[in-house]
Amino acid sequence: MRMDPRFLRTFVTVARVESFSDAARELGYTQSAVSQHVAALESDLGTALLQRRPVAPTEAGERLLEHAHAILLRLDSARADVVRLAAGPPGRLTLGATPLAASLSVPAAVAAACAALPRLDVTVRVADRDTVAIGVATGALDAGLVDGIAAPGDGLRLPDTGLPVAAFAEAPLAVALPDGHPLAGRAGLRLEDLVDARWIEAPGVTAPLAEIAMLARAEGFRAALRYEGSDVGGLLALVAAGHGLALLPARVLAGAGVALVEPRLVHRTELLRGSEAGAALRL
Amino acid sequence: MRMDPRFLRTFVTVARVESFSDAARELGYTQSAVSQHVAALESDLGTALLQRRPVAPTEAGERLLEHAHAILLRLDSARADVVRLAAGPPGRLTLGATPLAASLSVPAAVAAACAALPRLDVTVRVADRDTVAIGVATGALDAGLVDGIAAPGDGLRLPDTGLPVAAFAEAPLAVALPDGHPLAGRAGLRLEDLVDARWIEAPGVTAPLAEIAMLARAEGFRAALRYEGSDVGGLLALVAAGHGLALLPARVLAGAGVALVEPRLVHRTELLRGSEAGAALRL
DNA sequence: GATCATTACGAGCCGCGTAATCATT
DNA sequence: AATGATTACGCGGCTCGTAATGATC
Repeated sequence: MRMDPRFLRTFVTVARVESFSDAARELGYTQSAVSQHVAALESDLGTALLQRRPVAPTEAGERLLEHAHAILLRLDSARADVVRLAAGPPGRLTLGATPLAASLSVPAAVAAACAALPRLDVTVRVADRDTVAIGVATGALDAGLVDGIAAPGDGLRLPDTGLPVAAFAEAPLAVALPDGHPLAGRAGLRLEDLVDARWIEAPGVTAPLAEIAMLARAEGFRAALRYEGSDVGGLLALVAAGHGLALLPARVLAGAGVALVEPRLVHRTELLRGSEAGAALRL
Repeated sequence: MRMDPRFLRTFVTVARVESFSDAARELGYTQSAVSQHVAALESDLGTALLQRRPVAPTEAGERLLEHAHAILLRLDSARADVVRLAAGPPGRLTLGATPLAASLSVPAAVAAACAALPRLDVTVRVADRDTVAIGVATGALDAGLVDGIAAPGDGLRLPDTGLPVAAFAEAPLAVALPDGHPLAGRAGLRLEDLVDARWIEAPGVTAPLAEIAMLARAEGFRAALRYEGSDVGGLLALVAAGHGLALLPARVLAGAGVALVEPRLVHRTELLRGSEAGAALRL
């Protein structure tokens, strides 16, 4: 046997929807076919991958799931990459961007693109980081601008698609504080002085606290509040109202925040180029 | 069509050996089958992937090659990962190691393993970094100890196999200098002071100069001599004879080298755990 | 007993080999 | 001419759907 990607796709779907029947409907197969796909994988690998009733991955299944996701993504990425190269530059440019990248970097990037290719029809689509990366990889987007927090010179942790990281910008970070906060007005802050502070978890805008904690090699960051929006304004309003702090690029705080001096972390923006048209973008 | 992994494997092989006939022999197919595999991929993707006579990848083919290598590796890795989990702990432990890891870390690691599992039959196999990583991923090795140069806290750049990096050690680096070198005896050195020095390129022992230059964000490192051995002794002899410098973990220089203070780079050792038996290893 | 997964089995497609054809050196 | 890639074509195996069986709530 050979771990046919179709079987892997079926397996992943079954694990996601936790039902053979629903997976069959979603994929346009019969229950029987789905059952045979899973059985083929299990007999090939010599292990049970799923428990039935309720449907749940076994330990081996969990392992395979991770690999299967990566494999299927890379397979889609390969197809998109090659057909894009063959198709040549498209007339329209669909650009994906994370929210902060959209407000900080997209305007300049689009201006550069329009200057380089005057007759270019541009669409900007905002989504979270992985969605943008996957979109660029699979061809739904021609390019992507994603941002995140990283050590200076380090790349962002993105799903492995083999995409070239073509350009990037690094900018200083600052802590957003409410007016009258005891630390406001300081010249610079160290993150460790703020482990016991109230933070706002806003994964749609800035990096999750767990990721920041890992980068800072610190522990104990607690979220006082979770903000699921993806706009900076809403988050800043919560900070101003004293509900907690947030770590953001200094630029969006317009001088109102206090610079982060330790650990050395930066706000990093990366350009993921899918099609050649993405080359017209500059940061 | 569906980019069958068998087709990808055939395509990769054809590109490598630059011949349909030879690839057919190697894979146990007929020429015809190989031709059909490539034709299937090309018709599926709508592009030529190979030029014939001489056989060479097109631009699109080059792209697909990169993806295909990653996909096939991950596929093997997935299979090995799952069957290993199902097989349970093996009686023998085959450990792969890069040369420096073998001399610096393997003894202690094996001692720990033997202490934990008294009746363990251990084999150590030395190879370069990618070979070890691929060996662990595909199940040829139960665990691997690989070393390299990185910024503190950064992981090594390894092929993407989804393997967990289970443990690691970081140790200071030093520059190996011949006796009587003008800089010998200094307390510490900065790499930029040495860009114009004569370096020894020894990819089998330490990181290639190009990688070091990238990490240091410097340019102009020139290799005065290329050493293709994989033993430290030979390299040190060349350094002592004044043929050039080398960047090595301070420990192997036994105090004879001069510590590297800028940029902040460390010698990093990572443990790649394949089977559960690898868990017995400690650094 | 209803829902859901598995097994049995037949139909159709697809990939492989044989062999003939075409192309290049 | 000889080597090497492609095309023609038929066999065999694989995968899917239908339908019956089995299991679980």
